[in-house]
Amino acid sequence: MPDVGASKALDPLLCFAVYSLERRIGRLYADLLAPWRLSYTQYLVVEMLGANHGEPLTVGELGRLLDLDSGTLSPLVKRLEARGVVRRERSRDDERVVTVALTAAGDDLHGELGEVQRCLAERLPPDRAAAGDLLARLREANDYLALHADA
Amino acid sequence: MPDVGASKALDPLLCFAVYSLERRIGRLYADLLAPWRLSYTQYLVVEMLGANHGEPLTVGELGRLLDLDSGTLSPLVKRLEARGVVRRERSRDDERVVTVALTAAGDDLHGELGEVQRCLAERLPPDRAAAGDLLARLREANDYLALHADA
DNA sequence: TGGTACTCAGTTGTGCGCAATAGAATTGCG
DNA sequence: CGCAATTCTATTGCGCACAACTGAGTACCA
Repeated sequence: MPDVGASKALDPLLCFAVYSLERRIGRLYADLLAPWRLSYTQYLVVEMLGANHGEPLTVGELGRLLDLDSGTLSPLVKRLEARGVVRRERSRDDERVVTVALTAAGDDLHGELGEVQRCLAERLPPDRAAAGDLLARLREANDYLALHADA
Repeated sequence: MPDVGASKALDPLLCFAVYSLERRIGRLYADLLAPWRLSYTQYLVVEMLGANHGEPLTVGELGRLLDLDSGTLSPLVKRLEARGVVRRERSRDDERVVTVALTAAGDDLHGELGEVQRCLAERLPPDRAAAGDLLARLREANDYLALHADA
């Protein structure tokens, strides 16, 4: 007979575990990224642009890829532009759209950031099977919530 | 033969999955807690105090329980105090310590928050085995980082 | 063509998270 | 006792995250 009470009590613990782990990983990335004075979110944007082979992405595309809204991305991209990492340009096809691309300096930066991934691998648990499992479960939960929970 | 390259590439995806899921859960909680105008972190503090059976907790104890520092907790607790949810008091034994306890209104609030857990269970994936697995793996990762990674 | 609905980026306001720092209280040690 | 080191909370400053809103630009359609 399943213990429904204890089973439901699992959910808050699960949420708290995700919350706690996210902050631990955030502190880890903050540490790894400190030499480049990048936040984790800024790093994600640079990686996304770098992975796009020099092609620009629009603010909206970045938002969909990272699940972030313009309230977060707009000032973040502006700060990256102010540092010369990124170039912002209004699209000529559609004046509403702003395209974002790495500058030459931004491309160099992206190259250097390969270092970060290696350092990350040294600091995370080495059990690849467990990591694969965890990733699969996280994506399950994420996909479930994307479909069922929020707007 | 293990594919080491792809294996290392797993780590950034894992981190991003944790990051994404945390924000999804955050939005879910924000939705559930909106009727009480509580943030998730405020909710955690109220739950911790409620679970303590009327006994106060110090700011430091709350910080250790939730892995939060005073820079986050001090203003948060003050906001809860301003709303009459919580009472702050300097310990007479040790004037450095501030104890935090639920007021009568805070205790009522804590009672009402049982609702939140039920609503949460309705919105999260119903597969309890997967949830148990995920929780165990998250804790493994969390414990590993607590020992190896940060200060 | 005129107007209405929609899309896109940006702004504002609030709260969290954390590093760095400050300052008061306590402890411990000579 | 006197003083240095430590502990504990609070403050400051910065960036992220998001809701709510604005305003410009575009699409659609009668």
